[in-house]
Amino acid sequence: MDLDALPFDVFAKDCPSRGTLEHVTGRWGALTLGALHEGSFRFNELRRRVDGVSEKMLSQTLHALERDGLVHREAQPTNPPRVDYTLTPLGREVSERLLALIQCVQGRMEDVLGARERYDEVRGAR
Amino acid sequence: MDLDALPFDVFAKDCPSRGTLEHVTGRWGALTLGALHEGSFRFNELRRRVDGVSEKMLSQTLHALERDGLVHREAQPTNPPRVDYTLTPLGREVSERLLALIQCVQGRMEDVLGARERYDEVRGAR
DNA sequence: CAGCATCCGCAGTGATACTG
DNA sequence: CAGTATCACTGCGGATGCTG
Repeated sequence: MDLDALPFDVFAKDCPSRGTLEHVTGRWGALTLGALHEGSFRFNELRRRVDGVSEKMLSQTLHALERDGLVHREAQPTNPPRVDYTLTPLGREVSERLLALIQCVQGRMEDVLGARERYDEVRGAR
Repeated sequence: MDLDALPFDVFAKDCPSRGTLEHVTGRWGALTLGALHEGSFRFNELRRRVDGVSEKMLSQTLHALERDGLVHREAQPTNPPRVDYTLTPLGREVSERLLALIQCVQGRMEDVLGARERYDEVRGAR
């Protein structure tokens, strides 16, 4: 497949797809999409699932993904408030590819760790 | 597939797979792996292909990917020096999934841009 | 050509406090 | 619960200069 034939080329520095790709692959974006692939979550459920994310970063990440049309936000005007986040159809398409990547990396961590040891051994450690 | 059954869980904040995932999906890591998927490149060829990357960041990115066993570095002691970068078999596995993701995002940019417009319209722009 | 060393500004990030 | 607001800090990443 010829990438250059597409209307958007991520390799060009001013292409808007770079921004979206960064939202998707960013540290918190990737984990958030990965979590939401398993179903619907509330804000604090997500916060617990994505271990280590701060309130602010999760909020920020969700806004970016919602704006890009990957995440759907459903707020119920109850008290206490309840907000559920789910993937949109587009988000599901993206997250499926993303999850394939994440699982590939996870599954090959043994090899990666082995490569690191060999690398660090040749060059005088660190 | 049950992620919790794997020895490495990227959702846990101290899992080493998070680091590798960030090397792979980071701004420059993703584009570098994407470029190398098309074949072998020399340093400055890569620099031109990955539009906007600085010398320092490319160098740093390549080192991280090499250490993780995803990229192979072949230096020839000629003058002028010639160094070729290629994907390792492991790197090719990862980059294939990564490229599927990149192409998915690229191909759906129209939808993303549309979603943004709708989002910005409802909320008083910016 | 293929890099490493150094400096440095500022945006991204996290901790904390506060609101509806 | 579901966020927003504020602030201090770090380290990403660009610019520059130099080496083999």
